Amino acid sequence: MFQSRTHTCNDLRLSDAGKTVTIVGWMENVREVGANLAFVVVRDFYGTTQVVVETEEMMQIIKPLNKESTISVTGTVRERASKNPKLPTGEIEVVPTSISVLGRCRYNELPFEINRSRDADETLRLKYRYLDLRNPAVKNNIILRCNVVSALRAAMTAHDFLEITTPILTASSPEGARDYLVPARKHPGKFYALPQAPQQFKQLLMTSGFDRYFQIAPCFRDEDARGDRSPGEFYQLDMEMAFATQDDVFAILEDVLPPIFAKYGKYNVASSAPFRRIGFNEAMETYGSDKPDLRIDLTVQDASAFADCGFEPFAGNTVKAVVVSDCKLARKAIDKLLAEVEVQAGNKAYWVKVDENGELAGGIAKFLTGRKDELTAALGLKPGDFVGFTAGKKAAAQKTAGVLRTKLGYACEGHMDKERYEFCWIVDFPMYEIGEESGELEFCHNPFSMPNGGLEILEKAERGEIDPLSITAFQYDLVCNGVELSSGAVRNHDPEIMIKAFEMVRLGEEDVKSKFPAMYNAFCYGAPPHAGIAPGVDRMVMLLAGEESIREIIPFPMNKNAQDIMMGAPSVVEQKQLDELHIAITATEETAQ
RNA sequence: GGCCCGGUGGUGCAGUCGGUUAGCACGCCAGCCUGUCACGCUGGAGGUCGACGGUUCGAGUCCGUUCCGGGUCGCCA
Repeated sequence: MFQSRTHTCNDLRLSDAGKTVTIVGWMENVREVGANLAFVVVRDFYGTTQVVVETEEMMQIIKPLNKESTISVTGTVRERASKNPKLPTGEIEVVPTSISVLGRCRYNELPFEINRSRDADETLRLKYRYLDLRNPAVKNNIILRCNVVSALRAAMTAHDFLEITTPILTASSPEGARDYLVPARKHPGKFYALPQAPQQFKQLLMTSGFDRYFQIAPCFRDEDARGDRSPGEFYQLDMEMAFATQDDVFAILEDVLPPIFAKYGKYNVASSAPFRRIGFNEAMETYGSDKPDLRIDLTVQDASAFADCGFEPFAGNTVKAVVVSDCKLARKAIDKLLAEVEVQAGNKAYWVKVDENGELAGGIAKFLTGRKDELTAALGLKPGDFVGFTAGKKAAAQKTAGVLRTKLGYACEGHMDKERYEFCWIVDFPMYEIGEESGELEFCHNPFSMPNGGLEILEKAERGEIDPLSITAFQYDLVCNGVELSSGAVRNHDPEIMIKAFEMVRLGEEDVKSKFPAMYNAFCYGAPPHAGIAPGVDRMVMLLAGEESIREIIPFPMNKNAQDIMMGAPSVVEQKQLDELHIAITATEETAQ
């Protein structure tokens, strides 16, 4: 057995001088400065402490060791002859009387240097994640995650929410993302599915009489990754409240989140309650997005009046404009920005500038100069303004303008205060939409959401008195700095309304019953009105850490292709295992194309 | 699946118009150095330039194919 430490590597100060101590940790660095003088930096979870080697005996122990070996050092704390004010322990050093090797690092060259692991190739980092995590800069994001999760638990518990775990092995759900399936050994040919979210379970808990539920819930979706979307699995702060309205849900998160963002965020300014509420249509109209970044003061304006200006891409289309005052962007930067917009939105953007004399210049100026006064009045243009245009069908023009707005906000000075967290609620989502493929009415989001207006509004639509597309749902998104943190809804707890809602999309009672049997049956035994939401924990931590990639805040992330390079998952399994499960492989990665 | 970017000693990068022995920083090894802390100095080892094919007297560089990685769109009720 090794001797337990008396202090961590972040404990010792000048006041400890003279004490006999034992510290343990990784040998981070050795600086040899003489025949019998070397400085050894020992690092543990808490910090680093310098050990000074002054004798031949100690030198002989240190000399053959590779960096990153773990050692135990017992010795005396001494005031340093030359102090280092940059380190918390910089005033002292430990003079060893004994050094023992706890775990030898067998390699003198590592896959990457620990303190520069963030620069290394990501595949390499993930393969050696345990080394990557030794880097304090990497490790600190995981610590942040722990603190945030802990704070969320404490806050939810303080609001009388009970943390209840729900099954990981459950039934495949017919809607939504692709499921991860798990073969059922005792039931050949049948499968469990990993939950995409505990959605139905939490609603069932409400019908059981649990008043306030939450869970830091693992969710599994077999969809392709993004920078802000981990493949496979992620965590949500899943919550649900019985006898609750949209306002009740908003009030909880408006109380829970701002203090946590203010305390743990990279920026310590967070909007306070109540958060701004923006209708879905208004968001699309004003920001060209249902997840607007409110740190940017730019808005999207309609310029469809200029569709007939003679510029071919405008003809017959909706035209949107984003005006930037005092735009200092050079021609080259404008071209680059517009090219990025095209890549991201899949749609071109155009521009003009207003010169110091108020004349239009550059870009598509020649098509608009004839109607300069009209344009100036319509968009409120001033000398020095930059105007970005997008055109297309209404939704495409809006969406492209939204991308343009965000890029301009980031690129142009003075239109964005990055150092803060701006929350908003997006409310009044449409209940239905016309499906792009089917051309028929479909659910826009969640079929479990309560339509605003209840049974009555659905019946009106059925009788043709109103356009079903005008029906909104009590469905809401929580958005922070342009990131969709969460979706939630007041649920449809009334079997009658549920059936009617399904009938609108050519489904009926039998479909509801077969697709969601437990929930439908439960609602037939007296269900409370209930509402909930599920903010993504990973995205929240990402915002707080100021990271661009979600993998930076997950302890052991998979790569873009949903592989765990370190553990070798997914992997082939033994034939015996397959036989037990009655599974035959019909294609492999090599044969399936 | 589409599009964009990338792949060069252990790590991160440079490599001009196709032309000598592929360069730099860090790391590694050896030697020197008694107060370093991004230690310093001297020397050294380490590369089939992702793979295959082509053009050429000559390819890291040009062309084609392919593999791998990242981003993005599709997808994510």
